[in-house]
Formats: sequence, C-alpha cells, structure tokens
Amino acid sequence: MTKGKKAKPIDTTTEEKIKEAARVVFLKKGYAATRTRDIAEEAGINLALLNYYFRSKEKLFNIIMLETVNGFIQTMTTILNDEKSTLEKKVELIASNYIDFVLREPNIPIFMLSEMRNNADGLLERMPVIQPILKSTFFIQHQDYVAKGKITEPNPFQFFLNLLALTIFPFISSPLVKLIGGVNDTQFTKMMQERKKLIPVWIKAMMKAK
Amino acid sequence: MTKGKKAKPIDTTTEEKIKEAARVVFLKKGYAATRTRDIAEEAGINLALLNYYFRSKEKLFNIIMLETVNGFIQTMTTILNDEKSTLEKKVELIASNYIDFVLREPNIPIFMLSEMRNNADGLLERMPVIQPILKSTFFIQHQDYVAKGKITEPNPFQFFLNLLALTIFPFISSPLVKLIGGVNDTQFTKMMQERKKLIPVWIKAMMKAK
DNA sequence: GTCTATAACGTGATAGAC
DNA sequence: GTCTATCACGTTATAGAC
Repeated sequence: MTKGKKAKPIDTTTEEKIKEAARVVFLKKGYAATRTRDIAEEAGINLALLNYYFRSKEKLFNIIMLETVNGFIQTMTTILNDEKSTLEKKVELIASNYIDFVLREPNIPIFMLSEMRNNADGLLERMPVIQPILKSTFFIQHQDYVAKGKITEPNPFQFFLNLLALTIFPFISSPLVKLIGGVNDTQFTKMMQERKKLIPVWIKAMMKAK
Repeated sequence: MTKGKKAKPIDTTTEEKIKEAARVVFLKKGYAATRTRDIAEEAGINLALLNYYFRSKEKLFNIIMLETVNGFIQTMTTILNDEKSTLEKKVELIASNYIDFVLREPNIPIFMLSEMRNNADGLLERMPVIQPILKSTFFIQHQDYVAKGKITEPNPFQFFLNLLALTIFPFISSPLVKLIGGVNDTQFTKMMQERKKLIPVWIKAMMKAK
C-alpha cells in the first residue's frame, strides 16, 4: 500500500496468484493443516509451479506470515505515532480502523496468534517493526495523562492491552459468539460496527475508573 | 472431576499417561502439527500403545478436546448460574477464577479457539453445555440492571464479551505481550494477578459509561 | 514457464512376537 | 499389555518432457 508503485492489477502474474492463494489457505487453516495441493488448487495452477516459484512450503509461508504481521503492525505504529492526534483520538482510530480491517479479513488475528504461539524459529524477534511500539507517541501521551491525573491506570501496557482485547477478541472468538449468542454473520458484522463507537466510550470510562 | 470415583492417583495407568501426554502436546501444538510419535515420546511409551488404547489420533484428540471445552464451559456456567451472587460478584469470580485457571494451563484459550476456527465436524454443536449460557442468571441479572438504569449497555452479550476479552485475550496474545512489552514469564504472571483486581473495576466503570 | 510422472520422505496405523 | 518391525498412505519436492 505504501511501497507499491502501481495499484492492484486485475491481471495478476502466476507468482502473485500463488501468493494470493497461499494467503487465503494459510490464513484459514494455519501452516500445519495446509497442504501445498490446497494452495495449488486455490490458485488454479499446477503443484510443481509452487515449488518453481517459492522453493518450499515453508519459504512461501514465511513470506505470507511476514507480510501479514508487517501489515498489521505497520497500521498500528502509524496510528500510535501520529503526533497530531490526542490519545482519545488514537483510541478511536485503532478501534475503528482495526475493526474495519479485520472485518475484511476475519482470519488474520487467530492466524497470527496461533502461528506465533510456539514462535518457531523466532520469527517474531526478526521483525524490527515491533519494538518501537513502547516508545510511541501513544505511550508518551499516556504517561503524560497519568502525570496530570487524567488516568488512574499507571501501566500503559495494561491500557494498550485492553484496547486490543476489546477490539480483536470478538473476532478470535467469533465461532463461540455465533454459537452461544445465536448470531449469524450479518448480525455479527453489525455488532462489530457498534463496537467501533462503543469501545472508545468504554476505554474512556476505564481510564477514570478506580 | 464430577464423574470419577477416586481422587487423582499418583501412579497412573498407561492409558492415563497417554491421555495426559496427548493433552500436553495437543494443547501446545494443535491437532495438525501434532504427531502421534510426539505423544508417545511425551508419555514415555511405545507408539503402538497409543493406537491400542485409543484406536486413532483423531479419536484421542476428540477426547482431549471434549474434556477441555467441557471443563472450560462448566466452570463458566457454574459461576454464571449461581443465584446467590450479584452480577458484580460474578464478574469478580469469572476474572479471578479464569485467570488462575489459565495461568495453570496457558495454552487452553488459544488451543480451543484455534481448533474451533473451522469448526470441523461441527464439534461445537455437539456440546450441549454451551447454549444455556444465554439463559443464565448472569444474563437475567444483567437485564434487571438495565431495567433499573444501573447499566447503560443494553446488550448483555457485548457485556459478556468484554469480560471474556479482558480476561482471556492477554493469554492469547502473550507472545506479543512478552515481545513488545519486554515482559518475562514472572512479570507476565504478576500482570495477570493485577488484572484479577483491575478487571472488575474496569467492568464496573464500563457498565456506567455513556 | 508449465505440465506429468515420480521420487523421497514423514506419518498414522497394524501385524505379530513376546 | 507392550514391544519391534513394517505397511500403507499422503504429502512435499523434483526430474524431465514440452
């Protein structure tokens, strides 16, 4: 989005078709449950081409994983580091942007988190984008609010965690939500749309709780 | 727990050893990434014994999955349906009990949720324990509070979802928490202990937010 | 670049001795 | 009941024709 020169083309190359297919299947089933044949079929190409372009299942996976995590984190850091917006505005933006984002690709959170659980090969540590979050404007603004007595929770990380939890958890638990709540896809989407407005209100209330 | 005649024995049978090992490995790696050989090794027994006792990997998995989900849901429904405790008390109990529960077995939430994502074979629907949650005392009390104007959020499900999110999400995202926050295991446990007290306070504040 | 055919390997499951 | 040895199969990856 920020690095490409051309807009998303209609006619994709074979390589791109495979990558797109890999993305779909990996995100849906996870690494271990995915067979390269699934990807080839999804891409409408022959199995051999997958290895021709990407050498191995694992290499292809690493590319998808990296891009996915990067996309996720980058959106985050951009918002967190915007010096023009207030802390309250950042909360709104994160809730709103991420709910839209994940509504478009609902499998991303559970995919990322379940693949990270063993942190195989230390894939996480190799992502340079991650650490700066602690030093972001968001966290500085939080400390500032604490100093001014506008926030009762002094740990910025608990605060950040709560925001993420309220935003992302419903998607991760959507199978349960749909079953327990008797909610269908349309209703689920509507619930999440409501939450775009509710989360900032809730967070604001939590900030002053004691 | 409710069906056994004897307390947990020190000397376990082979069958139990296998089941315990299966539990450990499945919870850690998930169904697809687990090899029956991993389980056999973890149990300190021969691979053939696994099939002797449980016929197949899938059957063994279904047993583990069922027990895990049942344990999780049962604890929940017991608290939710206690007619003696107030809504506030239930919130305390859920936060406190589940944080202790998951601190003991941190892999349970991500395991359950990632295995449910495709809901293969409709495993979820076959669990009778799940539906009654909507009709629990917890939800009735919530409706009562709404009627009395003590709660601003009229949707009990959003309310319940928030409670679960604040309680469980940190565990699911613990790899990220540890990396981004530079938190080690001891500090993580301490953070979660703090949350046992904080979550009820936060929820209380959210209840009155508008 | 793309395909078919097949090699190489890993994994679930079983046969059969003890 | 427990083991070793092995089968049967599915999956990743490659060789080689086009």
